Amino acid sequence: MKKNEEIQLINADQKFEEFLKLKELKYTSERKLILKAIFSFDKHFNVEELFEKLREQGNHISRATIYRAIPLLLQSGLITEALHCQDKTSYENVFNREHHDHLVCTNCGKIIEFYNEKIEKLQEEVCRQHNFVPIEHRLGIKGYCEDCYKKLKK
Amino acid sequence: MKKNEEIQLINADQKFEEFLKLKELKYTSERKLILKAIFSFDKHFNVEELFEKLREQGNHISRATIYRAIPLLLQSGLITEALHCQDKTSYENVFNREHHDHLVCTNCGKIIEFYNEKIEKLQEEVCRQHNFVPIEHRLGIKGYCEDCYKKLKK
DNA sequence: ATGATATTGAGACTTAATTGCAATGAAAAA
DNA sequence: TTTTTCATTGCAATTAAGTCTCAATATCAT
Ligand SMILES: [Mn+2]
Ligand SMILES: [Mn+2]
Ligand SMILES: [Zn+2]
Ligand SMILES: [Zn+2]
Repeated sequence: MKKNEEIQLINADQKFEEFLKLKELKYTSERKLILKAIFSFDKHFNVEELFEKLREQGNHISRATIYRAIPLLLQSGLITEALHCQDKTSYENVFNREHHDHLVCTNCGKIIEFYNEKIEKLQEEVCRQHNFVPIEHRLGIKGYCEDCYKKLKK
Repeated sequence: MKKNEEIQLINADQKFEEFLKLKELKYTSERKLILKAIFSFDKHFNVEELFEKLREQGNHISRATIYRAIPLLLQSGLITEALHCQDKTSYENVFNREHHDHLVCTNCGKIIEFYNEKIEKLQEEVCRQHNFVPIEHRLGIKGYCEDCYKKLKK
């Protein structure tokens, strides 16, 4: 694990601990290990991958425990649910990462991240107009990336 | 069924038939009835609701047949997959309906549709900036509807 | 250390969705 | 019209993600 990743993990660990304390829940060794495993992924993961990763790291933590930890990690804001790929729900480590939305190339699968302040503000406005209290949102634009579009035009 | 709904159904029927012919598939009575049932929903539906609706209309069509019809209806552009609410996948009749995005209440499941021209334009701008050619997009905002927020505040 | 209670693992369970198969039906060919 | 072909259907078995039960265990405030 790289140095800065390690620091990130320590910070995330703290955040999770605080969250759990607030909820009067316990920060067990299993939950610690799950968080650590999440940080060893680049970004995206699903429950099965997490289970496997934990086993690789020598920790046998049951699927039930992982499934029970997910809602807590979501609530604490450490991870978010990512786009449903096929059947399995996948998640994204978003600790200390800025919010962003996605352009997804339907041809090559390339993902371009973007952030547009104006779009974000307008979403808030829409919510106000409908007396709706937003928790989170997801904007995904499917299409062709530059390279693929050039190729397909031929 | 109202007059204009009926006309819509006839047009959708034609579109589906053309699609199936192109794919060298058969437009069976079951598929006709499924399409008709979809038009008797306001907009959104899931497979279970569709199954029930068909039964109400006196037609016993197996779940397997419905599940097998869904990909065809998606490919033909008559329906789109909506946001996963809870566990079941839900769909939306989009034939001859204007594009719109969604506010989804995570508490009661209520769906509010909205359309914001500025957001749409800004998305186009984002795509241009990245030399990305958009095909379709989906914007979903999860949160609490007015009623649920009031209830939960107590 | 003690005690209240949150948590865990294992496997049973639930349920959305898929699939195999024999019977049926649509539609093109004769 | 009749024949022929093969897509389609219903049913039930199957798969697999996710949830739940419960006895044993771990955490943490006191
Ligand atoms: Mn955004
Ligand atoms: Mn839109
Ligand atoms: Zn591409
Ligand atoms: Zn609500």
